[in-house]
Amino acid sequence: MDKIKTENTETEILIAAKEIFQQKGMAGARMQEIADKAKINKALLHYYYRSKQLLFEAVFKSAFSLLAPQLNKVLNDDSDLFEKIRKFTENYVSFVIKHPYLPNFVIQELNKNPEFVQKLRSEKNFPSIEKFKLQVSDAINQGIIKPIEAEQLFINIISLNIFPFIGEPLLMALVNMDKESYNKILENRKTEVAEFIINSIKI
Amino acid sequence: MDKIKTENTETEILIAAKEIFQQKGMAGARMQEIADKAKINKALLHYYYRSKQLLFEAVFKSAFSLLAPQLNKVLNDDSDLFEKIRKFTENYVSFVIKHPYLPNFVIQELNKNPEFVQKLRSEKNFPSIEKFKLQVSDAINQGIIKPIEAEQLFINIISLNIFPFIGEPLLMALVNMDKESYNKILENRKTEVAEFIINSIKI
DNA sequence: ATATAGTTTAACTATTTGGTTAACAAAATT
DNA sequence: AATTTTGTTAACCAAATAGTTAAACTATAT
Repeated sequence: MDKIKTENTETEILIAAKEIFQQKGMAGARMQEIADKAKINKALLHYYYRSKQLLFEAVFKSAFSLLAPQLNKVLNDDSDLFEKIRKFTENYVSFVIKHPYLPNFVIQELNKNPEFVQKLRSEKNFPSIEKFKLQVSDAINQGIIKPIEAEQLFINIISLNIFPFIGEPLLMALVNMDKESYNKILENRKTEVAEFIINSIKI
Repeated sequence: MDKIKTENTETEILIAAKEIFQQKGMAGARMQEIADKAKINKALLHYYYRSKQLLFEAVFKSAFSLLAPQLNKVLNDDSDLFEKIRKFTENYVSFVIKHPYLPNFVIQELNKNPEFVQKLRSEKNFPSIEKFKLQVSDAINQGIIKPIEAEQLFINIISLNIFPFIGEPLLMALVNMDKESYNKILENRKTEVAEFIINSIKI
């Protein structure tokens, strides 16, 4: 079957490219290495994706389309503010275990190529903070939480959840732990981080 | 004067290499570009630093030796716990303005090369968390702060301070702000972050 | 069976890139 | 002043790398 075969190869390439690009970045990745990992001839990469740049963009968009729903769990979910902070924090660890290099990859490539943001912004499902802002100001008005800018709270939530993974090699060294102990720390954060945040803002 | 001329060239190379490596990473940097920026012949790079790898290591160590004292402001400073959280948070923003690419560079290259940590650990001035751990358990025993693992608190402090810079392109897009507004947010964090942390842990 | 359209590969090309060499220039040493 | 040492450059080299081509192969439709 033509269709299936094509889709398989195309998907195999994307899977292989994801792994290589996410571990080594655009500059560090080699087309040959991607071809090897996908077990195909290098020319096929170009047959399906034309160039390294286009293959990279396919990988990048695919990566972001996995990350966006995670972020939307904080920004565009109907549940109660405290509840969603708890849920997001718990979920995020599992998400990163499934896609260890993904958040770092997205952030890193955005740093090297900030104009890339434009391409993402225009796409559907790009997270919007508006709903979250309303929810925060509601909670403040109702006297549930102390006054805080929604943006600051959002940045805090994201920072506390994402950075421990991105900074893992550095943090592991600083707290003087091996991988195993550090993983326990991360595991504890599933609940610790949410309580840390809620403690800070609740009245 | 031989000595002065040599030191100038060597320093010029290091300055140029810092800029290029920190913006483009090890894989993305080009020796020719470094030479151009330092306004010298490419062969001189090899004359002074032998190889790209060694030049990179010189830059990396130099970068880390700037970052380490910052981290030590949290870990090995004599002042009161709340006081040092406030001071660190305020200082850190100024530090990053002076060295915008530095923290991201260090973290990024550690991620691509985790065994690099060993090289740093053995060096003098590598921050140690021991003193901070004592300080935290003292504060807990004295009923000043709620029980919390020192490692978790440390990770929180670092995350809240470093991530908003590393994730800047992503966060800017998510909170839907331009550079100017986002800078104001960062400026506010000089005090906001410390209060956020202290609010969470104080009794 | 055979033409057709899509898929895959081996071999090749052009360019980039880290690194070297040999000659030259400038200081330092004698 | 002559010689040695150090600093600098232009030209070069070999390996790596993204991308191309043309031919072979495969499956399907006619």
